[in-house]
Amino acid sequence: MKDDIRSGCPINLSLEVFGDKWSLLIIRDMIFGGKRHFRELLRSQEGISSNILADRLKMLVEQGMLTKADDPTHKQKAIYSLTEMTIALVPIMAQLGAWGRRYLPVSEELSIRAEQMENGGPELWDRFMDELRHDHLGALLDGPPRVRATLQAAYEEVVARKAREKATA
Amino acid sequence: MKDDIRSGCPINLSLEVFGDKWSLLIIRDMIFGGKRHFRELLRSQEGISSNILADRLKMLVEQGMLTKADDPTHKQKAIYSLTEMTIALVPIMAQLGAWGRRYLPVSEELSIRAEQMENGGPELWDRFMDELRHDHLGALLDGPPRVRATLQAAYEEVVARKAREKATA
DNA sequence: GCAACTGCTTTCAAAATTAGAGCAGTTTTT
DNA sequence: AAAAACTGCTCTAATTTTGAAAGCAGTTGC
Repeated sequence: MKDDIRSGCPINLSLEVFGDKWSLLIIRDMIFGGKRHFRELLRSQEGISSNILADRLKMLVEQGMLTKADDPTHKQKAIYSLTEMTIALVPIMAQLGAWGRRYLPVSEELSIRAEQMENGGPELWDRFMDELRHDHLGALLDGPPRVRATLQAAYEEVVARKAREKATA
Repeated sequence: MKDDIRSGCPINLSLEVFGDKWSLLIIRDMIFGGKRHFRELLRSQEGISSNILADRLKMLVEQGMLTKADDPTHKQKAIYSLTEMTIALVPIMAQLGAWGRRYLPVSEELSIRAEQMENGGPELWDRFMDELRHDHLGALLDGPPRVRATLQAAYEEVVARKAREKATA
């Protein structure tokens, strides 16, 4: 695609890596949704097309944001993993979520994770990053993991409650 | 352009507001470069086209990220101002800069500001945000401002040093 | 043996981006 | 007072990117 760098400004360079409409959503789904396979990532809330997903995954791998490996359980499956670079985006994701929650018309169920990340603060982010290092880089983990599981449970609770409310409405 | 929201996820909504290749650079130039006029913003490091700049400014104003007013000193000049929403991006800018500095091939002179923001930490960010509220929203300021002036001075010092180094090389 | 699933690729239309010239005025310089 | 420079854009036309949908060569599970 394009390799020409527009400027050496750190903000610009960051945007050149993930400053499009999809890259950060893919990374979000990997971080918060635990998605590792192409077809899982294809089922995003926002409905990414398969050609765009393929293209972005390729670029993210080229840029060192992800790695790709064969899935030992299935000859056709590929597993995508986060790298340290992408795990380091967790605080930015948290702040982005907090900002969106404050200023934009977010939906309750899709923002509960952001709320928990905001409440948990840097301490939670660090634990979460360690957990991701464990899951994606094979790093050792001291202490129980399951930050993601907790976030996921909070999300599902909201969805369940909303379903109940709808049923009684 | 497009008003259709892809999802109520806070990260997605944030990206729909400034997740393109230019919006955040315009905001960066206003925050860190003190730029307020169209033609100032046109002279970005990255060389934005005038039609794109016009389009983005219009969208940012529509979304409440900027306001536009007549410049009393010149009948043809418009002044763009940050809003609280955009000033609240300062911590995200700082983190984005820190991330880029850590993982991407930044240039020294264009990353000195990011370095200072990183060293200054949240306390500096808060002072900077107050200063921006003063300059853009007319808020009162207690204590001396000039975070931006300090960042700018650091930048110019690097540029000057590099010019000297080049001269003696 | 067959349906469902795998990670993509292909096709073609639509939308966004780009460089550059230009414009109707305003202000500054000479 | 005339000329030059500057104001915030707009217009045009070529190029690039995006998008929806269908399809494909396998692999796997039943």
